[in-house]
Amino acid sequence: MSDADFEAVRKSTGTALLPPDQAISHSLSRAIHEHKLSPGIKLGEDELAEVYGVSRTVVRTALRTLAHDRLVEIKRNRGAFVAQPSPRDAQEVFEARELLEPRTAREAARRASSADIEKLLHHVAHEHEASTEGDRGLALYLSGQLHVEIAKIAGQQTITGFIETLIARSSLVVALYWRRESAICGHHDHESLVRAIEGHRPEEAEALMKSHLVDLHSALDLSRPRAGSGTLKDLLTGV
Amino acid sequence: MSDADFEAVRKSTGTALLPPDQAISHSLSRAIHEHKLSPGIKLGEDELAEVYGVSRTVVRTALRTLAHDRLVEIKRNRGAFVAQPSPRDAQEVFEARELLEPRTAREAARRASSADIEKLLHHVAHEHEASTEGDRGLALYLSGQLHVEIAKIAGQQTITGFIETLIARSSLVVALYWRRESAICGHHDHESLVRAIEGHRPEEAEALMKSHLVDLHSALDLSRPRAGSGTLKDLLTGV
DNA sequence: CAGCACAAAATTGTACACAATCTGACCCGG
DNA sequence: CCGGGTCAGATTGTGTACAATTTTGTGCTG
Repeated sequence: MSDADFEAVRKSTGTALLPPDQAISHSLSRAIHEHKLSPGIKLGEDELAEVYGVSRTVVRTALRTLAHDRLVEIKRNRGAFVAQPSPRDAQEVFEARELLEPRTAREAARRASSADIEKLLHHVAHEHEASTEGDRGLALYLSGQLHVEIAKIAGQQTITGFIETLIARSSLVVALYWRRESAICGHHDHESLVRAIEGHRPEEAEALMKSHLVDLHSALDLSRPRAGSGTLKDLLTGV
Repeated sequence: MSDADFEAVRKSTGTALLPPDQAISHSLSRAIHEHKLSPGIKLGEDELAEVYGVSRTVVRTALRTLAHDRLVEIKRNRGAFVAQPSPRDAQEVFEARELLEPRTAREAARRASSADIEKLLHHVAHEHEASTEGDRGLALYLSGQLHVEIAKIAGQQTITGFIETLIARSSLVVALYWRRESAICGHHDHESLVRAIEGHRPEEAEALMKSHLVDLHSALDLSRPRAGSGTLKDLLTGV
């Protein structure tokens, strides 16, 4: 009966089948992952409402969702801003990843099905492709998502959820504290890691993940707190 | 000028000085901790709006917050319900706790200041008092909060956040899968744990935390999935 | 010209109203 | 007697209007 109308609604909504507020939070989240939105940028409600063609109500719930994941910071009566993790936050995020992810990689290597492996290989290929084509944003996004995929394979949904938020925050950390411009994220690391999972070698996967994270961590420069707390500094330091 | 009105509003809101939606989510969260709200109960928006004396708008944001912490489940166009973790969820929650908390306890034992220890001792005393007075709800709440306090002392805010959500979910797990009615949570365990922290014995604190969690975990009966998915079963099983 | 006070604009917070959707009961035909 | 369909009631989803707060701009005063 109402299937036709339903279809029409789905098309008009745009992204289809998922609630509008989730569509928006995903869109913003991805934009942050891709470094299209820099830390500190203000996310005005009216502005976003117009962009996405919905009312402020929906935008607000999306912003609250992102705030809960620490991707944006909501200051009462002042608005929502893309979060600026402090050096300490950055440190903690990577410490937490170093605690959770190696174990996850090990478990993934134990449990990975052929379908899982297929997906990982495809993912790495896609990532490599994006990188060589110069789509830095997409490459960054996929680089993070690989870690999420591995966590999913390990089968612990709860911990996977934690890792997802850590990876999201990591993209902010990278935006603020990354030292060298080139060599975004060792493709070689990812490749050998996936290969260890493919070969069902848990110990190796765990070790590779650990060293991979330590490498990333050591590539950060946490000495200079580019994220003060106000907007002044950002403008003065030139972003 | 409007200070008088402001004060009136603050008093009517009850908890004062924190945003109304947070006050509500905290209130609901605590009610869940204290097992005053059982898993599966429907949290109607109009109902809550009237109870707290605010509009549905505010209630909705509070419910979204709780949903993000997996304390309530929001079913689209159907409403918000206190979550019913599946046996698998329960398993995962405790596995995650066994991974995170022992390490946290060790770090807490290393870093605890005298003020921290003071607070822990006071906390344990309060917990014991509530327990002997028969205030099961308060005892449950404090029992969980002790774990949070220990995590805070360890100084890793990010991981503390994870633990907070895990503890909240644990209270739901306990409500659904707890086997024996008596012996809520070994006070002896908590006491010796705090003493190990007080004496700055990291290894012992870690071991005690680990065994404490294993004990709790083993006191669950995950065989019978009391949490189907619908409201039917609940009514039939009587709750 | 600097500093402060006040006022206007812009933005967020909350309440309310309407639209969309789900639930349950009732009715009717098989 | 049972199953399907339709309609009414209730509940959630979204848009909009208004209130509160912050910010910015202006003008006065020392």
